Amino acid sequence: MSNTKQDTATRILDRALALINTRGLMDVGIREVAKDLGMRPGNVTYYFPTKEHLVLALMERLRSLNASTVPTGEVRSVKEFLDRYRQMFRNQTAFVGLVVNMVNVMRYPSLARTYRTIEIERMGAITQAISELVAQGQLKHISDVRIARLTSTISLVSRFWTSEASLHPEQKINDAVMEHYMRLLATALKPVCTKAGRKSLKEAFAS
Amino acid sequence: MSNTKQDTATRILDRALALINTRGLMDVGIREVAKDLGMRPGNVTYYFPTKEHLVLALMERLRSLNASTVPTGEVRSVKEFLDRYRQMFRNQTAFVGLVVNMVNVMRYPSLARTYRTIEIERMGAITQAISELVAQGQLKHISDVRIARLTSTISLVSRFWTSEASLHPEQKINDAVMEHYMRLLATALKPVCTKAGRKSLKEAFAS
DNA sequence: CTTGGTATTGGACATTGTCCTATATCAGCT
DNA sequence: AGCTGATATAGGACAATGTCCAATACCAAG
Repeated sequence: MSNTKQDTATRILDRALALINTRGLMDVGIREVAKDLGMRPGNVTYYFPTKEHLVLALMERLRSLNASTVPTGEVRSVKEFLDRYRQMFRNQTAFVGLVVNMVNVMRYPSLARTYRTIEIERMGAITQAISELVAQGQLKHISDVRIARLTSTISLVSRFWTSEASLHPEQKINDAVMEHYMRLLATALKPVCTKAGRKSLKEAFAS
Repeated sequence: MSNTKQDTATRILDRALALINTRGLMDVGIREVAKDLGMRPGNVTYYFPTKEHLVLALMERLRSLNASTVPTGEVRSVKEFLDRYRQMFRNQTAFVGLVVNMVNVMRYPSLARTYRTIEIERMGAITQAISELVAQGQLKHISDVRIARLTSTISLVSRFWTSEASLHPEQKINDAVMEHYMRLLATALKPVCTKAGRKSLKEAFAS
């Protein structure tokens, strides 16, 4: 074989993600991933010494996917803001097996450590975006307390919508479900929108 | 010993809940619970054949706690509505080890089956409460779609606030944190409140 | 004081994550 | 070509876990 280390590691991650997305993080073992790839469990641990390393690598993939697909820089309109979240939502569906289980993923010490800072930045980014939208005349001037609450709501919805959806197993996660939770974000924003903001918000849902 | 079956089963549940609340569902094993009670693991499985049975019993406890502490019947004001949720929030903190991990709890087939119906009732109860508040002149008349979205937001926040809080490990879950998430519920309600509704909402937070 | 059900022990089993040593494979050098 | 060192894979071990089962202890009723 001409498999380089990179190749095999990638194949392991691909297969592991696919299995985790269908069967769930807790029900997918190293042995199952290995078997599916026609290799021995010991070989998987050669590339990823522990399951924690594997999950960490997958989360890094999600982070990198977000970095490459979600625009950064100043947010100029409510539509832009929501479009960024729509892209993040899409990315989350590709890693749904991990994202639904965020609470357990974060129990891995290395992930908790790594994402402690990311977490703070995440909240900070939302708060900043809201400030920018206020400056742009898209949102009304509101108190810091209300900004904090809006931030918290957006954070909670955007992080746990897949978990909530997973509790209604009769409906698979698809674009319609995703749009439903996008609407919840919009609903949270709407009361603090200016007239211009409301117009932009409407455009975010013009199919 | 004069331990009856009921006694020992209760002691097992008490200990298991305490351990799960501090160390998390996935990190607490039958052996640990048994050891803490000075008995053998096999004896725990005598009362609860599988971990699933144990978790099922604990969830039944939570359900029963809610049944005995959260008023039922028609909701007459926004304050009443929020007070019910405040009580549910309190109850959730007593079972936080399970509630933060709802996604995994529901992976147990028997729990998924049992709570499928409870889940539907839960959503239905929120929707009905909103209708009642509209009838009471506490909330504005809003479309079914908006009712559905409000229901979804309330459901999501009230189910996953502990999970969100657990991702900020620097702050332990306490009354202040609980009130923060209560405020998120209130913020979701406020835009659809009538004048009377807003007054009642304010009373819900008068310490 | 026997008896029958309840409670508890002690140990087995399969499965899991992890680890370690031996072997295979292959690229680069002479 | 043949050696060599690093990389890759196999094979099997280990401890811990959930689960199960047979043997024993206990205890209340007859």
